[in-house]
Amino acid sequence: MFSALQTCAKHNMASDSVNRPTSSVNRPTSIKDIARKANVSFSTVSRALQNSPLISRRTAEKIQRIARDSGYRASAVARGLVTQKTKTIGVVVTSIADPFVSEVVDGIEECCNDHGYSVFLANSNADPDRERKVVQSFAERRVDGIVVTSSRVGALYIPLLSEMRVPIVLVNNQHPGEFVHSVMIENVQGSRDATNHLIQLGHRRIAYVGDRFGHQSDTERFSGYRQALDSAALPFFPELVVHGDGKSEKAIAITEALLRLKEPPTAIFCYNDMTALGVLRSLRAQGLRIPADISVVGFDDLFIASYTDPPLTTVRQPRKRMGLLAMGSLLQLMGGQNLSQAITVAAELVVRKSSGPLQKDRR
Amino acid sequence: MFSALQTCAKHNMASDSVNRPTSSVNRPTSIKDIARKANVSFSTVSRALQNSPLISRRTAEKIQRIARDSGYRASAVARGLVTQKTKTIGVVVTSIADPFVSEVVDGIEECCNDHGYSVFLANSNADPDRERKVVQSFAERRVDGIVVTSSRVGALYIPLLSEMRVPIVLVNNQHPGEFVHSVMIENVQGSRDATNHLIQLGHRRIAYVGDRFGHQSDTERFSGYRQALDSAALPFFPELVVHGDGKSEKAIAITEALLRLKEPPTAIFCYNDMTALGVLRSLRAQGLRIPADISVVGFDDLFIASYTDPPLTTVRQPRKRMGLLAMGSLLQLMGGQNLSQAITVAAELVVRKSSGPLQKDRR
DNA sequence: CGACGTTATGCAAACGTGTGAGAAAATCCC
DNA sequence: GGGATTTTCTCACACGTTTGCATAACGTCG
Repeated sequence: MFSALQTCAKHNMASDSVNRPTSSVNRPTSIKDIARKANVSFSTVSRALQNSPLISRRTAEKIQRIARDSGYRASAVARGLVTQKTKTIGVVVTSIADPFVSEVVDGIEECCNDHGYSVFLANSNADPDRERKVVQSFAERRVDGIVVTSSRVGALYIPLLSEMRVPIVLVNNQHPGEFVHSVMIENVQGSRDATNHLIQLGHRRIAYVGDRFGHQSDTERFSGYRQALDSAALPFFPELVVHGDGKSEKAIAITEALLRLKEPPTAIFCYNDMTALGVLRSLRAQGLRIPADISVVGFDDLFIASYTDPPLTTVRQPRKRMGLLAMGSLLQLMGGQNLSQAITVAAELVVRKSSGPLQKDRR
Repeated sequence: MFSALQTCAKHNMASDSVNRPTSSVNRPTSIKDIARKANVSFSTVSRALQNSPLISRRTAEKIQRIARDSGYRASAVARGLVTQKTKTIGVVVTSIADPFVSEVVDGIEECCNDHGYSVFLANSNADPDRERKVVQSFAERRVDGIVVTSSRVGALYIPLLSEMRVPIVLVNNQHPGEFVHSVMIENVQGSRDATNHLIQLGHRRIAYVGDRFGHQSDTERFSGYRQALDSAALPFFPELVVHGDGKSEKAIAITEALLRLKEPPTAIFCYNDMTALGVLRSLRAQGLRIPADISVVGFDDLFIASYTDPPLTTVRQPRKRMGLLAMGSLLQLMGGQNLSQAITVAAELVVRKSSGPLQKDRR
C-alpha cells in the first residue's frame, strides 16, 4: 500500500513538472509558484500566508515578502471549494434603481466589506419566476447567506430555504412569516406619529391616500392612521380614504377627486413620498397654498422630499441602517447563532414645511 | 506505471467510500450523489447535464430527471476552478446609493443576467485606497471582467489591469486614457444643445454654474457652453461663470451672488441637476418667477427633475443604456475580441417648464 | 468469424487551496 | 551523548467539477 502511494505521489509530481512549462494560457500566479521561489512546499506557503503559528516567523516573513512582490492573490474559488465557505452573500432586490433599495444595499455592502464578504447583486424585477431563477443561481454560487429586499413573495423562500441550507434575511418584506428572519420598519407607529402631528396642528378632516389594497405595508400604515384618529376621539370618514398605487400619476387624479368632495380634507397623509409628490403637484395646479390651505405628509423620506416646494413633511425610514441590521443578523446566523426574533426599526417623523395649521382667513 | 495508476485509483475510491458516511456537515448534493443514484460514473453525469452528444438520449434523460428530482445544483465554484472562468464580473461604484450609479448598475446587471453572468458589487466611496482593496478582492474572486463607474482615479487601473489579466470597462470616468475601454456621455454636445436652446429663446446673458474646477466633465460641459456662445456670435461674460461643487447647497449661495451683479443673467445653465435644484430654490426664495423672470437648465435628468416646480429642463444621460453598453463591450472583450475604441453616448435635451423666453412686461 | 468503425461509458488527471498526520530537524534535559 | 521534546516543514488527501483518453459494447462488412 505504502509503495503504491509513493508511486502515486511520484507520478503526480512528475506530471506536474512536465505540465507546468506548457502553461501558455498565462494563469495567475498560484501558491505553487510562490513555493518554488521560496524553496518550501506549497502547504508551508499556505500556512505562512494565514499566519499559522506552525510556521516560524522568519520563514513566514520571507514567504509573505515573496508573495507580495510577485503580486500573488490566493484564489477565493479554490479556497471556497475546500473550506465549503465562499465568504459570499447574495442580495436579491426588486430593482437596484429604486432609491429605497439602493440605500439598503449600500448598508449591506458596507457591512459585508467590513467582514470580508463579497456581495452578489441580482434584480428580480418583482417577477416571481425571475426571483426563483436568481436564488437558484445563488445556490450554484454556494453563497453563505441571502438578503432579500422588498419582495412580495416571501413565502417562496420557505421551501427554498430548506432546500439550500443557507440563512436568509428579508428586509421590508410583504409576508415575513415565521420561518425566516426579517428587518421591518414600524409602519404603524410611523403613520400614527404622522397623523398625530396633523391632529395637533388642528386638522380634523385628514385624508389617507394608500397603496393598492391588501398590501401589508399599506394595511399597517392605514392602521396607524386609524389608531391616531381613535385615540384623539376624532370621527373616521370613509370617504377620505382612497387607494392609489404608490406612484405619483395616480395620486394626481385621486387628489382632484378629494377636492371635489362637499367637505374636502384639510390635510392629506400619503402612503409614501411618491404619492405625496403627485398630491403636491395636483394641489399646486388647483392654486392651493401649502400648508396654508391644505397640509401634506408623506412616508419614506426619499432624498427628493427635502427638495419639493414646499419641502415635504414625511416619515423617515433609516434605509441604510436597515441594510446594516439585516447584514448583522445574517452574520450572526452564518456564525451558527440561532436568533429567532424579527427586528423592527422605529420610523421617525421629519417635520418640514408642507404641514401647518389651517389659515382660512388669509385666503 | 500502469499498475501504479491502478493502485492509485483503487486507493482513491476506497478512501472515498470510507469518508462518505462521515459527512455529518450536510453538504449540498454533489455530482457523485447523482452518479450513485443513476448507477453511472460521475463523468457521465457531468456530460449528461451539459447535453453532451457523447451521451445517449435515454441515459441523459434519466440522469437529468434524477438531478431535477434531487434538487441538484452544480457547484459554480468547482466548475470555476477547473474551467478557469467564473462567469462573474466585478462592478466598482463610488456609491450604489447615488441614483446615477444605481441606474448604470441596473443596466449592467440586466445584461449580465441575460448572459449567465453574476455580478459582484462593491462601493469604493470615492476613496482610492478602498478602490484598490476592492479590485484586489475581485482579483481573488477571479472575476472574468470589471466595470468601474464614475471613478476619479482611472489611472489606477492601468497597472492593475496588467497585473490581473481581465478586461476592464470604465463608465463616465475622469480620465479614460488610452489603455482602457470606456463608455462616456457626450458632455460637449449635450451642453452645447442646452445652451443653444437658451439662446434660441432669446437669452443673451447666460450664466454657467460648474462643478469644481479641473474636473474633466466640468471642463467639457463648459466647453460646450462656450462653443454655443461662439457659434451664435454672442459675447462671453467671465463674471457669469462660477464654480460650485455639484451639490445644491453651494449653488444657493452662488445664485444669490449672480443676482447681485449689476447685470444679472436671464438664464442659468447648471453643471448638473443637483446644482439646478439649489438654483431653483434660491431663485424662488428671491421671489422670481421661473421661467418668466429667469430660466434654468440642468444636466443628468435625474428622476427628480420632472418633479421640481416648475419641472426642470435638462440634458438626459441614458444611464441604464450606458450600463448595457459597458457590459456589452465587456462581453466582447471577455470573448477575446479586441475592440479598442471608446464608446460615446449622445446626450439628449429634455425641454420642460423651467426654460422659456424672458417676459419683462408682466413683472 | 475476425477486423473495424461507432457509440456510449468509465478512468484519472487536473484546477488551487486547506489541513491532519507525521517526518525531519533542532533543541533540551539528564 | 542519547533520548525526549519541541519546532518546522512535507505528504497526501480532499473539495466538486471538466475533459482527454482508454475501453467496452455493439453492430457491419469483407
